[in-house]
Amino acid sequence: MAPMPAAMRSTRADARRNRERILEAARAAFAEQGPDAQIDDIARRAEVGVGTVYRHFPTKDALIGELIRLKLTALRDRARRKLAEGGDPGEAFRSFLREQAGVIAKDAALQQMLWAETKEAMVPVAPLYDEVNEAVGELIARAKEAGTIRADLEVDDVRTFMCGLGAIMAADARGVMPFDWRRQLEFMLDGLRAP
Amino acid sequence: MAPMPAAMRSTRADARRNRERILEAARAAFAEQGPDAQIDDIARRAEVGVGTVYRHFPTKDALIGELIRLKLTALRDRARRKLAEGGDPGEAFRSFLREQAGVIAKDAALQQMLWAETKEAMVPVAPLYDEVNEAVGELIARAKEAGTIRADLEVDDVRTFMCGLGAIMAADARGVMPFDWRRQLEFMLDGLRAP
Amino acid sequence: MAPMPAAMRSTRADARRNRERILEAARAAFAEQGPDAQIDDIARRAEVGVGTVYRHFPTKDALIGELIRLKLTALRDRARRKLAEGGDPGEAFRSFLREQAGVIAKDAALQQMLWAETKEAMVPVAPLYDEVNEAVGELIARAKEAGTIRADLEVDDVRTFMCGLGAIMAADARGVMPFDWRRQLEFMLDGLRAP
Amino acid sequence: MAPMPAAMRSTRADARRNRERILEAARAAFAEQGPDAQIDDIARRAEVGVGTVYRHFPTKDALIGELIRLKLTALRDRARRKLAEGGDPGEAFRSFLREQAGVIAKDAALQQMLWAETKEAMVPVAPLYDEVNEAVGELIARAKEAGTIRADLEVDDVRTFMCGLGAIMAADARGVMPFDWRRQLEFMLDGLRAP
DNA sequence: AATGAATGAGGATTCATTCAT
DNA sequence: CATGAATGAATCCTCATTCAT
Repeated sequence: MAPMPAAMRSTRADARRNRERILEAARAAFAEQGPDAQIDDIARRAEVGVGTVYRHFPTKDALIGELIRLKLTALRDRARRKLAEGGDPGEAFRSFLREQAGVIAKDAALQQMLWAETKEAMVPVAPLYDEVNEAVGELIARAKEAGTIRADLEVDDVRTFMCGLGAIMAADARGVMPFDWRRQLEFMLDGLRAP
Repeated sequence: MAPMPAAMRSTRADARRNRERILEAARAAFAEQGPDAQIDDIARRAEVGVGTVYRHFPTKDALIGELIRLKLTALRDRARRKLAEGGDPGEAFRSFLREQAGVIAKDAALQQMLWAETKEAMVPVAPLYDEVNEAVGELIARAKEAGTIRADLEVDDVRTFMCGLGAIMAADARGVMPFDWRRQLEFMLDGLRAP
Repeated sequence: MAPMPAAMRSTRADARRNRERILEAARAAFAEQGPDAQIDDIARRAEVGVGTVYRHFPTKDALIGELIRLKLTALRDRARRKLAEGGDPGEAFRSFLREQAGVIAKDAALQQMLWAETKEAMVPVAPLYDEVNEAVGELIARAKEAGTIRADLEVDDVRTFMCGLGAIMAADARGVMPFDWRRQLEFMLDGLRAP
Repeated sequence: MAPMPAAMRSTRADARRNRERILEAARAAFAEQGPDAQIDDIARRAEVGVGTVYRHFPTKDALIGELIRLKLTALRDRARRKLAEGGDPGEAFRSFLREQAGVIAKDAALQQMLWAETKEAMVPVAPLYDEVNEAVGELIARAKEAGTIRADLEVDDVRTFMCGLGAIMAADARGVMPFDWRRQLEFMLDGLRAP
């Protein structure tokens, strides 16, 4: 006796699935071709018409923005999870960075686009960013207290490092040169140890 | 029968000067607007017609390639100079990195374009790259011998790091976020110290 | 065996109400945005899905056509009413024009679309047009007989004038410039007086 | 001994000729298809690439604007000429309108686009408009003094009328209906006579 | 050699119309 | 019947590259 809702749900399920496919296709396209990936190509990969892409994301920038938003959300959640888990603070911080790096590596190009954007493009995700900073800041604070990382480390330094690491991964993924980001990460972690 | 050569010579001098202006304009344009800088804009900055740009560099990629070539040449020469100067090996390595970073910072966008290119774009500068590697490799080898940097460091690690550092500088220059690459560099140098 | 018809009847009532809402929404949309008004917008205004609009009117042109048909029908009826009312023929003609103008003014954009269409778009409303012409022609004929309007006036002249007046109203409505169509109408009526 | 200037002049002559061709093509295209005429079509008619159209006119609106500007300039000049010629003021006013109408008739669609634009599109031609108003206003003032046109006529009324007449011409040109704008003009002129 | 006008393929976006639910 | 998601042809505009002068 509730056919309407059922119909709606099924229609929306289709749409939702399309949305996912578009996001996935976009992720792949941007990963392969960088920020210049074309909407037409994304549509083709997602096996939908261009119009469908535009129905879900009014602009190419909006699409990119959503991908970034998802990334940041995952990042924030990972940091919070680490905080909740407790354990050795230094290890929590380090494993957070390692895990996070592993995730970024999957589509570094996107990560890089985060920094390629203009200041304005950041506005919509600013609040999310604050949350990320808060969580990561807490991870750092605890590690500092425990005396396992250098006292002068700040949240911004981590962010800065991730920016560089993303570029390294992207270059590696593009096959320009064989870059080993894991080594790079370990060098840095060594540099961040308390003296 | 002498005026002709004179004319030619002067013409060539003009051409050479144009070439320099174009390269300088391109450097500036890419630094400001990234890889999407337009040839028309570069021509305007150089106060030259587009045609002239194309006379000197058959393609946009060729122009970028030349800029990269110049960068790499400077890099190689700096490394060689450090080698020739002698002095404390660990300090030579570190000051080389610091100086090199300072230079890159001036037009990080270009540096970044180095890694944004495809594998093919690297072919023409490959031999130059080998020379860079050789010189930097020697700097590293000496520092290792002196026991002032970690034994597992390799040339590729330095290259990798510079790639990341360039991205950081570029993002900072673009004003997306305030990144402090100097801190980043010092963290890394600490990480590279012998344990 | 009665519920079925009842359901159908109610469905039809719903459909009829939808039809009205769509027509009204279309009228408003075209009035505000001219012929470029979008079907999606019309559907939104009518609080109906696009599909419903298309169920009632197979094409955008068909929708426009129906709006025009309604306008013409009203026009014809107004002319006939004036004829039936009798009274001073000159006054009948003049008040007909004034009333008609007042009505047009409400959605001049639509009126204008009447003339923006191609010859083919006129075909379906051609018979209606003949009826309009007949009624207006009779109004003119009577006024001529009474000697209160110039003898060389023809039905087409009135139609032509209304076309111009519609454009004036539309421009005024769009706010491009403050046009006073009432003055224009009176000037013309003066020009149509018998010498 | 001035080959350079000659070369420049000839190049510019080519460019100027292209500009003219584009304007002419645009005039024709807009006349036939209204404001929806496509830039690609205009380029094809002018036998140039799209890029050339955009080199001369950065936007479709800019192209339309230039066409309007040319029209208005001609209009202003015609009014001024009439003023300079002197003669019977009433006749000067009437012949001005008749001549102006004759010119408009050649591409009424363009004239109509003048009124289809938004308020903003008018900004660049506003000063020109003032000049037109001034000249036409003077024509009217003189005719009023001579007592050959009605005392309550204002510049805006003429403008308003021309708007309507343009629409009539455009509809006629499009072949929707056979409209006789000359008759319409004479009716109006009769209406504008002093009582 | 230099110039800058011309070219046109390519890319983002829109919107009338169709169709699965 | 209604819904609104999906479609893709159409359209504006950009920019690397060519070419006449």
